[in-house]
Amino acid sequence: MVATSESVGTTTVPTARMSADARRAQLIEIGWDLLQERPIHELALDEVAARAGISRTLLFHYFPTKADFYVAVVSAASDQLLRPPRVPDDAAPPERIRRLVEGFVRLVERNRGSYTTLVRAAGGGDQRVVDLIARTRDALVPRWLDAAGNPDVGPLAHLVVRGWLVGMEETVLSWDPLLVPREELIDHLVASFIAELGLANAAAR
Amino acid sequence: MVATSESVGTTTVPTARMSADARRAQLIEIGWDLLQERPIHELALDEVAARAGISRTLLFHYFPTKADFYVAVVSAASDQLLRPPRVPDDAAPPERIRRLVEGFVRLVERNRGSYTTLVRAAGGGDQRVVDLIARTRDALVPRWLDAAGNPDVGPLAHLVVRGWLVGMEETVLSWDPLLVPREELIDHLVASFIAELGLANAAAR
DNA sequence: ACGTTTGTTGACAGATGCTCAACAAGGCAG
DNA sequence: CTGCCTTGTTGAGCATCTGTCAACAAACGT
Repeated sequence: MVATSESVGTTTVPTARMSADARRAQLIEIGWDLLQERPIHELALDEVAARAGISRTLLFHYFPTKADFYVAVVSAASDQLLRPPRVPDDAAPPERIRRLVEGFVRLVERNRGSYTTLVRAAGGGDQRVVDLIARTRDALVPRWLDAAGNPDVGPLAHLVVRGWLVGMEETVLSWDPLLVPREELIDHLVASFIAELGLANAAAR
Repeated sequence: MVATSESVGTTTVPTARMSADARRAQLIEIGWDLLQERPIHELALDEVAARAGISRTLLFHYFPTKADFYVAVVSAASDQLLRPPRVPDDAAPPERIRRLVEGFVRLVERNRGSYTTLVRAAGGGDQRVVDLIARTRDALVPRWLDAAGNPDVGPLAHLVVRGWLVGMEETVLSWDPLLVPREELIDHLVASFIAELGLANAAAR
């Protein structure tokens, strides 16, 4: 059976010869779409191949192993989603923190599904994915410290900010706008971060 | 080949007829041991059966599906590990909070491996496991609020405490005792919780 | 001693990750 | 235009693992 143009699932795919880069990109996008519906261990590569209109063999040609494919997909999504927030201008520290908080809340509001998919991936999947998320979080810490007008401040502050970021993530992800007004949430997060950092610095004497 | 007494791996297993309960308990314990070495999708039920000295079929007799087995294992571990901390006595709120924090730090110190296994399970695995961990966390919130002398206080406080708990978990798990003294960590966590709760209550007017 | 319950197993079916050797489409030299 | 050569692409097959089925055998009651 000669491969013809076929519309499978969401994506309409002319099954013709494609450049390697285009194929990779297409497969990664399909993978990302499917990963938002179900976790990786419930996703058969058969289905990815079918949606792309290619054979499973070709998928293995681009990604030697299922784990490799998984890492590539999560990595691409992470690049796009956790793109470092541009620390805005040179306003006063409280305002800069507020901007960061607002940025994150907006991010979650717009991509709640994608974001939860990503953090879910952080837990269960490949070790490389765990490391990826861990590195991303580590990279975030100095950015927030900087926005607070606090260049490096010792190990406790690092530790504490890291924990606070994870806590904020959890808070925003389980936030129900019907129960807590958006503004109230943001106000609290800003005040919380400043208080937390104040405590950490006081403890460091 | 008649099943005889055989010592496989860690557990010495007389492969004889066992009571259903004993078998279940044995299999769950073996599963937990193995889960601490590698994530669920890298664990073949063959190996569990082999360690128990039984056939894979028998395992399926007790747990209809691999996911069921997984849930049973994680659930048992969770019961044992996340056993609700006994809120000690009727000391003043700050002291009670301190006790809770110390309890958690001690828990992580003694079972770091097990605990990370558990939270890793919270992310990647079965939906039932995710729900289990979520419920456990939810159940923790009122306990901490209570210890702080704050009976219910509205949605924001709940949300904030939930996020704070997750943040604390992250903080303690990535804590390096060589960089931050134990006492300093605990002092900060106690002060942080109190400050956080104060902010949330102030916001609720 | 016989039968019923139930712990236990080997053999098989279906799905899925992964390999291998070969085909075919496009570009480039002669 | 012809023929080669790179490379995107595939079908068939292998190994592993989950889950099923029918039957065996050890305890226990009658």
